[in-house]
Amino acid sequence: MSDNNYTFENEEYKKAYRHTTSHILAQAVKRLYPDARLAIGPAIADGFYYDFDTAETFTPETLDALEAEMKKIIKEKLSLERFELPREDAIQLMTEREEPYKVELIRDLPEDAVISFYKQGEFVDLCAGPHLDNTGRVKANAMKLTSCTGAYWRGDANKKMLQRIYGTCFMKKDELDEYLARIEEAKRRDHRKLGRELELFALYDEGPGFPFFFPKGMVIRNELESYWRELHQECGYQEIKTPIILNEELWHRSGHWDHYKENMYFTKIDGEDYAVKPMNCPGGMLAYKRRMWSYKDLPMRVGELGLVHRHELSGALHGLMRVRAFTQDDAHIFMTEEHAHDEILGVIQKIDRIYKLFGFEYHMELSTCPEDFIGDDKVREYSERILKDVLDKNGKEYVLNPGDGAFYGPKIDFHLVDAIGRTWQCGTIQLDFQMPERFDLEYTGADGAKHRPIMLHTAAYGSIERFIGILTEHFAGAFPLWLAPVQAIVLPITDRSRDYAETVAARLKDAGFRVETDFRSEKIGYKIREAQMQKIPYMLVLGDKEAETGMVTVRTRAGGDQGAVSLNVFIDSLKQEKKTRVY
RNA sequence: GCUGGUAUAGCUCAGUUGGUAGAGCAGCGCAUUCGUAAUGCGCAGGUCGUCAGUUCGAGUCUGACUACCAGCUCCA
Repeated sequence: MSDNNYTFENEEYKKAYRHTTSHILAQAVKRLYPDARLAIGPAIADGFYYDFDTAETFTPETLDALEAEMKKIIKEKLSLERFELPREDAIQLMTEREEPYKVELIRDLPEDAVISFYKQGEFVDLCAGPHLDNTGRVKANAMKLTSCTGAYWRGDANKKMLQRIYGTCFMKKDELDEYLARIEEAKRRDHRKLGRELELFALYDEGPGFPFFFPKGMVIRNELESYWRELHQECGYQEIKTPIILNEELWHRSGHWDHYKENMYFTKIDGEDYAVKPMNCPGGMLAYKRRMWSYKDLPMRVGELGLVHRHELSGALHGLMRVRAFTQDDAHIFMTEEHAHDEILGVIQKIDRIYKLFGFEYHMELSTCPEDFIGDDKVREYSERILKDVLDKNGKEYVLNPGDGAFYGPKIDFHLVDAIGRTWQCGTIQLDFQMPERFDLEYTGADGAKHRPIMLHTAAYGSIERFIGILTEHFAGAFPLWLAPVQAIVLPITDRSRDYAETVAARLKDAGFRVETDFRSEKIGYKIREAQMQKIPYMLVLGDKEAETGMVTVRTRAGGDQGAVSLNVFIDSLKQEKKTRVY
C-alpha cells in the first residue's frame, strides 16, 4: 500500500489495521495463556474480535493484562511476514502448533485455495490478509479491548462455545475517545432507562417479553396509530382487525406450523387445538375470502394493527426491541401481476414519507428467496425480478441480501439510521404468490373466469413497540410536539398567579393540547428542572407580569427562555407545529 | 436456548474477614411565595429476587430456580 493509503478513509487499510490488531491480541493471549487454541479473529464494523478456546474464562481484569501485553507487542515493532504453504504442509504446521481449529479451517478451504500465513515474532496465524507490515504501526493509545463473551465455533449453536474478546482501535486517540463517547451517548439514550424515567413503558419479571405501557407511553402509541390511520386512509387502505387466537389447522394451511411452530404459542379450547397468531396474514386471507371479488376491486389495500405473539428465546429479549408480544402495522395488498410495479412503488413512497417525518435516513435491501422457499423456481425467479425491476426502474439504490427473504417470497427491507448512526430494520415489502394459492384466493376477471390474485405483505413501523423504542433513543426522550406525552406545562411563580395559570392551562386544553400544571410551593427553578428532566417541549413561566398583561413567558426544553408572547400567538404557533408534525 | 456476569427501599447505589440493614433522589408532612435546571426541617419506606442448604448465627458462604445485563444463536 502506498503512503496515501495510510488512513481510515481507505476501507481496505482500516480493515488491515484492525485485523493486524486482532493478531496482536491473539499473540498476547498466546503469551499469557499458552494453552489457548486459536479460532478466528476478523476486523468488524467497529473494531475487531478474536475467538479462543481456553480452559479459564476471561474477565475484565484479564482484558487489562492482555491490553498491557498488546502494548508491549506494539513496542517490539515486530514485522509481519506472509508465507504460503501447500495444503498438507499447512495442516502439518498447524497440527504441530496444536491449533485444531485452524486445521479444520484449512481442511474446509477449496482445493485450489492459496493457503497463506502471517508471522510476527513467535506468533504464526493462518490468514488471507492483508495486514500492516509491522505491529509498531498500531497506535497503542488508540486501542482498547472492550468486552469478552461467549461465541459458538463457526456461529453454530450446536458447536462448542468459545471465548470471544472484542476490541477496537483507531489511528488517533481522539477517534477512540469519540467512539467511546458515542457508546456512552447510546447508554444515555437507552430506551429501557428513559422508558422508566419518563414513565412510558416497562417490563416486569411477571411477564418477560410482554411490555406494559403506562399513560404517557400510550399517548405516543396512540399518536403513532392515529398518524398511521390517517396516512393509510389517504393512500386508499381499508382497516380490519382479525382474531388473536385461531385454530391450528389454519396454521398448517398457511405453512407457518411447518416453518415456525417452535416460536408459536398454542392453547386448547373445548378440546380442540388452537394457536396464538404469530402473524396477521392468515387472518387477512380469511377476511379476503368473505365474498367473491371482481377485478375492478383490485388492487385491494387492507391494513391491520395486529397484536402477534412469538416465543423468542429468553436470551434474545431486549427491552421493547425484542419482545414476545407486539403490534405489527401490517398492510396487505391483494392485486394482479399488472398492479405489482405501481403498488410496490407506492408502498416504497409511503414508507419514505413516514421515515422522513421522524428525520430518519434509511437504505433498502433486496432479500431474495431463502433455501426453504415454498414455491417453485419459476416463481422464485419471477418474483425476485419484479422487486428488482421496481428498484432499478425508479433509480432506487439498494443492497442485495441473498437468501434472506421470507419462506413465501422475496422482500425489500428498510434499514433506518437513527440520530447517533445506528441502523434498525423496520419496514418491509414482501411479494407473495404462495399464500393466495394456499388459501385459494380468487377474483373474477373481465373474461368472466376465476383468477388467482397475488399479494404484498408490508409494514412501515414493523413493530409499534419496537418503533417506540427506536424513537425514544432517536429523540433521546425529547419527542416532537405531536408525540410528546405532555406538550406544555404551566409553571406559576407564586400562588398569586394561580388563577391566571389555571386560565392559561384551560385555554391550552381547549385548543387540544396535553397540558399539566405545577402548583406546588416550590421555587421556579425547581419546577423548571423537573419539567426539563421530563423533556416537556414547552414550559410557561407565569408571574405577576404575565397575569397583568395577559402574556405568557415561554421556555423551550432545547432553547431556554424565549421571552413573552401573547397567549393567542403562542397557541397558534403550537397548533401549527402540531399539525405539520415537524420535529 | 448457550457462555459469562448481576440481583439490597419506587430509582441510583453503600454494606469491611458471616454477628440479624444505610445514603442520596423520589414520596408524605410542616415551614417558605421565591422570575428560568435542586429552599430548609422532619416523617415514612426493605422478611436484602425466590426456594433449599452450611452455621449458634447468612444481605454476606453453597446449590437450584427466576428475572435482568453483555454477547452468541435466532428474528418467517
